[in-house]
Amino acid sequence: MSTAKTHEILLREAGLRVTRPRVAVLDAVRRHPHTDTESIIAAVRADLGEVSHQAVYDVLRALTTAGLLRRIQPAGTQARYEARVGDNHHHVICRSCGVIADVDCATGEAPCLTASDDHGFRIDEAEVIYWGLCPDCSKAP
Amino acid sequence: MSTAKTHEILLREAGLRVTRPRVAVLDAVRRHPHTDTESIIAAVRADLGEVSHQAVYDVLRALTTAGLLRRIQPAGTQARYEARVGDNHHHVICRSCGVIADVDCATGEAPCLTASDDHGFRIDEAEVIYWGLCPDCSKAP
DNA sequence: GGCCTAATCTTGAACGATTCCAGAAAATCC
DNA sequence: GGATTTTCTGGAATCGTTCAAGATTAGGCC
Repeated sequence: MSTAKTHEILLREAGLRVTRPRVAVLDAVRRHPHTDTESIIAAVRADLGEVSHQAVYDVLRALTTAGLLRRIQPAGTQARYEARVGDNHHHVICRSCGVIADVDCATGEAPCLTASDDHGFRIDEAEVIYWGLCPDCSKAP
Repeated sequence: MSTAKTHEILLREAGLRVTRPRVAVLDAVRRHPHTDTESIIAAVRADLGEVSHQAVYDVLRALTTAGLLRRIQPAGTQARYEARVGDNHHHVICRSCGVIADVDCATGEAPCLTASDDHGFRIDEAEVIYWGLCPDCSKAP
């Protein structure tokens, strides 16, 4: 089955209409994890020709709301998206060059959801970001 | 000793010049943890009269760089600042109203710095954000 | 106390990611 | 195939933050 078909099925299962921009965005994010909106727009345009930036913003929001994409936005950076959802993994980010890598959750199964003192909050997600230097940047400062 | 004196000493120890805007910003953040820049500007102006927003932005950056303040910027929100630094505590944030509460680090002393697989990164900070609903908002949705 | 120099503040404009709006186009249901 | 509702286009607007140039001030020294 072609990946386009796979994406179409994913969209339908999420109750979303299937449009060319949506398939293209889904494809772009799956092929380039942790990319920012601008790069996604470029990838979609390379695929389909002219597409408005607004369409891409709308699609990204729709797919994120539907749970097909996850939006991550580390402090001081623009929004980035990834297609790996539902496993509550975390991220390491290089302070110097900004690369992002995935990190599996350290605490086993349904993990980090317990704070030492939750202040009465009903917590539904624990987001962990490890900050540091990637191998390349820590070699050449 | 007056708190103004305390702030002056903190600034000097950090190698920073003591100016009225700086003392006022430090005071505002210590009295209102997790406040955004706009509120800090308002607090400083209530204290000193007219102060340019640019001065506050500069001061916040200087104090953050010097380690007197910590900047936090949860996904999709503007920057916020707190004066509790150096203990690597974390935050719970309400998805509905945006309140932020402090959470001590769950893992004891020098804690969360170990990722399950660090991909060769030299990690210096682990930032944890618990997302959920605060007591008030989970009562009245 | 007064002077010098670098750091800091004022003023006003610029920037960039994101959102808002109104109308045109197209996907799904019947 | 047509109606209906969602989605996309095009363009302008918003808002937190930053840039730039000149005026002011803090801190060290005589």
